[in-house]
Amino acid sequence: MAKQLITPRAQNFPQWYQDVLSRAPDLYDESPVTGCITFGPLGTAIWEQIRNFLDPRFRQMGVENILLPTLIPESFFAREKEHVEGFAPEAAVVTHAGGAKLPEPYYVRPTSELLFVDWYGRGGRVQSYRDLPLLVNQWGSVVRWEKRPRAFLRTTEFYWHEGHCLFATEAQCKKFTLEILDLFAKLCEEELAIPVIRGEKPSHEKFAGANTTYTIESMMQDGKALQMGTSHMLSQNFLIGADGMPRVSFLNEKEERTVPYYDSWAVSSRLIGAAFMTHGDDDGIVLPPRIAPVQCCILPIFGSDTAENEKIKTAARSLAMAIAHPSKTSKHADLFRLHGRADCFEEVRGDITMRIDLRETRLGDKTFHQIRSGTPVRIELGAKELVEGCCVLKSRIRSRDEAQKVSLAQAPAAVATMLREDQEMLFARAKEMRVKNTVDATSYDEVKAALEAGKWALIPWDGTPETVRKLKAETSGGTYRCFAFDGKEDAMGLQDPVSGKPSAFKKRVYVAKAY
RNA sequence: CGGGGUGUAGCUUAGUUGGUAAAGCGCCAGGCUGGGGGUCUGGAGACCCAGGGUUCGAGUCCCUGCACCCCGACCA
Repeated sequence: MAKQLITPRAQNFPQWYQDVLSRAPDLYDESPVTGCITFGPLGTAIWEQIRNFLDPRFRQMGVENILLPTLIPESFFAREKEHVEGFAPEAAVVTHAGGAKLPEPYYVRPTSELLFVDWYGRGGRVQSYRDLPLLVNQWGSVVRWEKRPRAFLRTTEFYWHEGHCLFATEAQCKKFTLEILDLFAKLCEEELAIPVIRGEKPSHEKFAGANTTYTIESMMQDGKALQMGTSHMLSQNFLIGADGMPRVSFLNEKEERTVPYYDSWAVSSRLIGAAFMTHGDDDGIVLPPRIAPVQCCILPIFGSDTAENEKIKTAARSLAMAIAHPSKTSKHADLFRLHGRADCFEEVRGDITMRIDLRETRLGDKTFHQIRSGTPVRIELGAKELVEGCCVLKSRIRSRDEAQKVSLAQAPAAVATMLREDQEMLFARAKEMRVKNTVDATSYDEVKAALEAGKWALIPWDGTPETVRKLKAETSGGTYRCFAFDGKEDAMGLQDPVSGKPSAFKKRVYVAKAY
């Protein structure tokens, strides 16, 4: 039967990626705009999960949200040479509005440093050291006219947040910049179950305009590296104009006029694609339990006896409520019905978000629907279970032989346990993948072999741009990812295997092909 | 932006030497069913990516666009 098949990962990874995304119900659609996708209900819900994790934590760190315009006057770019070189080629520009040509074009924001700096300077917001730190963030989207879009991973318009903060001292700025990177790493590792390397970008890979870029990097299932998020030390860049005059300054405790230190940091909707590339299998996407918008779906099994079916429905509903609200302390939300074609789905949001698939189709249909959706746990509940007062639990990531039959009373605890264990299993599996596929290479042949085989290599580097170009050219796209924070400082005196010259750094650098 | 490829129903595709379209899945109605995409019957659904050309006649041949995919260069 010409079922909608998925190309196996081993056969063609990019095609597999396309396939699993398009087979996931309600995840996304192509859009009428080049390089842009529409986030469907599922894709949007995943992004909201990410946002729901980060936003309250930003707040706890003292960061407040603001909203700046989508458009930036062209002249703002003109005065930041390095910045404009970085972004002008990929900027979308608005030249007409209100039925006439604009006197000055506007850029659709590719990032908002220039608007944040403008805002800092307004209303006497920053006059004294007492006004600092100034911690703000914006949730929104940006547009970058990238040459090669991939759904979620790199789209022309993408969703993100951008935090932009000012500090009185460089030390405070650096501390905060790193704290944010830790939060990003926590999001990736604990919520998305994606292990990351925390580190510092080599200078040629850093954000144009940053003094230092800190990064978290992870390995996808094909061995390619993906930059998961960045936190930049901008220092005093952007804050001092081309004329040497500060755009923002304050009086410190010693009554000296001082320019603050600036950082910016972001993660984007790319993380959604990263989760698919990290955890997906040949059956479809796999959502880590803690980020899954629906963690468990009950699949009632109906027969031809209408009265019996009603009993099963009733049991499914009370089971969903019991699992969603395992304790009295959880907020007692009620079941609600989804609209349209999803009319046969009911959902309840509590400690665990539950869904019930009440469609009168076969179990196989319902099962595949949830497999393709990446839902972590399924519960089968039919006439047999009703008699025994039990249900059957199945995990998205375990073989079907590992189905667990549990009593209805034990189900809430069993589901919670399964979700927790699966979350850990996904993380462990991804971490093992990275560890297995990272090599300490001492010869150039080893480096080339590693990159050819889709692995990462950890090597001493002479720090020259020639070597960067050489590696890239001779390994079909090897790039310098980062110096890991926890990397051993054993590189001094060692030889760069690519150039044969001595290492310029204490630490070795990760090289890998990358998205 | 370079190199390669593909555009036919919601999806996957067939369409011979040019004669205005076919199937599977999905969808709708119903029957038998029901524990990992079951089955039977009946139905709805496509101006064959767009615009030019050649021709009595173009899904099919030619040109030009556009979109998407793959491989590069650029990037969260």
